[in-house]
Amino acid sequence: MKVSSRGEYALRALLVLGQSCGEVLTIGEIADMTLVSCNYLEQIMLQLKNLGYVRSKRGMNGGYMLRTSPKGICIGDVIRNLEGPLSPMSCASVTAYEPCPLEAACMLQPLWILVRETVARVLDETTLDDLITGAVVTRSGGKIIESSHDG
Amino acid sequence: MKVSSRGEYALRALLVLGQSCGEVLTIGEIADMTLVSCNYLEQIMLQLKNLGYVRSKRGMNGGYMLRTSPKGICIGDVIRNLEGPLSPMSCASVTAYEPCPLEAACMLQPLWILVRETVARVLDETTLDDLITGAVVTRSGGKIIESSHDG
DNA sequence: ACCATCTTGAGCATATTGGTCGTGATTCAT
DNA sequence: ATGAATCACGACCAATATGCTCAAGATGGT
Repeated sequence: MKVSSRGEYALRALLVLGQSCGEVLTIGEIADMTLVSCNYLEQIMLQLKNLGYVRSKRGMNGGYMLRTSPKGICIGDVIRNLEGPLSPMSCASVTAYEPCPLEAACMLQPLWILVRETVARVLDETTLDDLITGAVVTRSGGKIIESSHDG
Repeated sequence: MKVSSRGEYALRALLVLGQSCGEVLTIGEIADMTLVSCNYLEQIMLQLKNLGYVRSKRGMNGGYMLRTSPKGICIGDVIRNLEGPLSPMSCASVTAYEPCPLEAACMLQPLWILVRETVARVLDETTLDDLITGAVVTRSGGKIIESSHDG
């Protein structure tokens, strides 16, 4: 149930851009702030550009800036675009559905659908702006603690 | 955010054992019912045995059986044992916490904690018996449909 | 012209995934 | 006792994904 480093790095980059409200940041500056290698970050920024999240400006005084307001950037979409479907199993995916060979006899599909629904609900209700303003509220209040159980 | 085939296969095996209430099933029978290759399934069954979910009996008329009742098998635990922490990022993991280099400045941790909390809630509240009896209830009623958004 | 900067594609080491296969070790039926 | 059935265990392997590095090109400002 992991998010890859690429997805994490992309979100970090979007966050620093979102916090710099419209300012242009170079790869080097973003790399410093996100603690991601410049070379690797280049790839990620390119992808974010192609996905329409950022604009770039070449040449002197160039760099990257957010294309839209942080309120308009849905975290669920960012993760889908960078990491693929949210569904833990393709038999429960909206965007990449594939039938499972067990078909009707499969007792797991409802579980995977439920997981996908709940994850999607959380991530789709969160915008970049929510992350910046700290509007993400956990049940534990941000502590890493098993409420009764956990992982 | 994937579950690997190994985890899916393990759950399938537990399901067929759970449905055979105490009967001993050979690897071959389980393989047939789960559509998993016999050789690969061996590895998985061995792991399930070492984890305490199943018992095995060698020799003629041997095979596998569930060690405990399906009601006592928590899906969250099964997945943790087979796939590692539920948390999408180690900075939010209860069972395998590792600090992120951004530390306090990281605006993503609350999100990852929230995701982990919600996934853990779903998986820890579900038992093998729930899967067998069809007690898993999705908001969409089992349809793969974007409620407003999804993945 | 020149330099800062993004752009692009190649390449690469490592880990993970998803297996196969062969050889034992047990146990039961006969 | 013997042999067949069955699990146990470890070696091995191919394909893919991950997480990068690097070099060379394109572009724009001064």
